[in-house]
Amino acid sequence: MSKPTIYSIAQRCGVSAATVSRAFNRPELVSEAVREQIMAAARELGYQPSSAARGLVTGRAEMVGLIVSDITNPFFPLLVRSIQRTAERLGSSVMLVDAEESAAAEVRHVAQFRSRADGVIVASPRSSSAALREAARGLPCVLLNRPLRDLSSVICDNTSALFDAGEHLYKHGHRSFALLAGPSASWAAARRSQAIRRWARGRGVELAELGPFRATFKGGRQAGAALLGTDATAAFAFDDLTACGVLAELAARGVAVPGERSVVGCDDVLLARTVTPSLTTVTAPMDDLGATAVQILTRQIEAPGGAPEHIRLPGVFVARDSTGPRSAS
Amino acid sequence: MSKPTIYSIAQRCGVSAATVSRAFNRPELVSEAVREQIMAAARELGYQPSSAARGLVTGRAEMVGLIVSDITNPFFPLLVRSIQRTAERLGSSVMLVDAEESAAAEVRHVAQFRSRADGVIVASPRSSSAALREAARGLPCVLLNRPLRDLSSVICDNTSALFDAGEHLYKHGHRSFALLAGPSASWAAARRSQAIRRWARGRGVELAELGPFRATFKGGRQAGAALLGTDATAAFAFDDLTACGVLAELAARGVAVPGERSVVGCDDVLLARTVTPSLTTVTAPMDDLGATAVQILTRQIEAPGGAPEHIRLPGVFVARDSTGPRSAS
DNA sequence: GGAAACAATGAAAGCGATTGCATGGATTCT
DNA sequence: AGAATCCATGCAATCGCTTTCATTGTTTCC
Repeated sequence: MSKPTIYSIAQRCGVSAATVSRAFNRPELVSEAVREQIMAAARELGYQPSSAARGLVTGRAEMVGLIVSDITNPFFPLLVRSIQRTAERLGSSVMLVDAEESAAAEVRHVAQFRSRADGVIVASPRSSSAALREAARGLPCVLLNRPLRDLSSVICDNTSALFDAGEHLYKHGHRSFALLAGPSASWAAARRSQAIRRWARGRGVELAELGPFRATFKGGRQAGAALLGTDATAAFAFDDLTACGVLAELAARGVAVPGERSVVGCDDVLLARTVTPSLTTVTAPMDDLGATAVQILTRQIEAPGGAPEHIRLPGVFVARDSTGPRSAS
Repeated sequence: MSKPTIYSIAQRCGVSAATVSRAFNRPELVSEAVREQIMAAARELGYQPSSAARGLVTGRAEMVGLIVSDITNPFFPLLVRSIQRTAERLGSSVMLVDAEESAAAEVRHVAQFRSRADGVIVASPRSSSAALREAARGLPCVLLNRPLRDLSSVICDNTSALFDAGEHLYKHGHRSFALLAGPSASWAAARRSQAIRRWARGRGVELAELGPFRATFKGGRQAGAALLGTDATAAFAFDDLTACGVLAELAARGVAVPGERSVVGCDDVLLARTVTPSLTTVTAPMDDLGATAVQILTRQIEAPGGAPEHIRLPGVFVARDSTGPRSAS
């Protein structure tokens, strides 16, 4: 007894394959009696429609590709979950690939998705804009955390939240700051640095720029060491992971946080809450980011050639224990 | 100009579609001149073979399903990466789904994979053995961290590493221990508890059993609070995330680690290294776990009906800063 | 009561690839 | 030189499903 097909079911029920197909896809076109008979037979045989066959004729794979720049970055898990949940609700599955920070892998995978998925979401792309544009030509595509004129995008904008962070520190008496910049290939890093620079200039406070550092725990420790070379009493880390590295480095050197230095992270990943002291940071609206990306992509798939959409979701500042009054130095 | 197919290419090159197909799959059967002409045309047209069409005739989807119990658990990222890497090397893609700790979702997804993937890996399943067995009937399937006689499995065995952990604590003078048990639906949790119990009995030391606690940071904080209700000087947490919760709770209450209490985690996820003090824990061989699972699955796909394989990979104990000499109390 | 409308179903054409079999030309062997 | 091989290629069937169009039997309406 090989794999059940619509034919096995048709035969068993004494109807044609077309009727079986309709029973599943347009049940209102099939008489109730027959429909139920078919359903029963299907259940009994453990029938599952072959997605390959269906995909071949409908031209839809019911699948969205998801490329993340680095699955080990704690930024992604929640995003993945949200994307997956939304996709499932909209009737699609998600194929995940980890580009492991390689721009080449990114564009290669986009190309591969062309024949396996209906569209693709690229989260925190590392590739050049030109490469992305080219790779996605003719394939519904949504970029996450990277705006690009001719491709849809949804980005998390932390500008105003970082202003809030600055003000929070300023109120605590800090006047000398450090900016621990993130990787130069990351749009988010550039954007955040810019926001902080702007705030510092507007506020008229001192800002030491350090980095760029890798967006890893190690990178954070280096950043922490660099921070100690300045007289900044408060530091903006690129993200929470980096911030944790900073915290670890400071702890290792016996520097009290927030007693001697204040540190703020960004993204509010799990880490931010588990570390001690818990991180003052900027919460990214993960659920919204993922859900929005999928919705846009779905729209794009259903009506190809539409104008690209650009969504901007703000992060929100949240004060925790890694920031506090400036020490009397 | 619609999507390129082997026919567009065939026409363009003045050959038959069969030749084009062969040029890709059995290049040695096609004369060099023709082959190169075909490849050039394919590149020019941006041809990507339709995986649906191919899958339909070959019966292979070149795809493995991966179900994780909770993508937000830091245990998974590295595992996912390793699985994906190995799968890609073996010519398959990975379809990830997050069961969000729901047993029902797990079996539902296994069923769905039957028609979309060649096989499925279920990581840390929460479903009952019977449900899993039934859902996977006739579908190549490998279980991760859950043994089951008639399904292949690869598990991480921490028994001996936990013994080492016990000895390490014992040597530091600890005589009274606490076991902070993990979720009861988790096989790993049961297994670890058992190992620790056995060690404690063998050593003749006192062991307070607390829990079960959820495998989350919150669950860990509760565990930490519970721990303070005992006079144990050293605690085994179910995993690193729980251990971090414990650390946080102790820190919040001003209890020094390892000064007053020692804590050991399990799995050695990113968290373990970023937290302060860094966690003494048991390193799971993530890469091996993932790679082995994929290899077994591949074997199973290629030769269905083979005997299930069972692989056991040991974790290794690693001492860091969350454990130390027993305080003079 | 016959035409028109409708509801339920079947027959058959594809979707885009793979692959067994057939074919014809070039090479090799005796 | 003729038979036997071999190589490169084409033909056509097939995978399992969806969907258009045709067909049949039933209602509905004037």
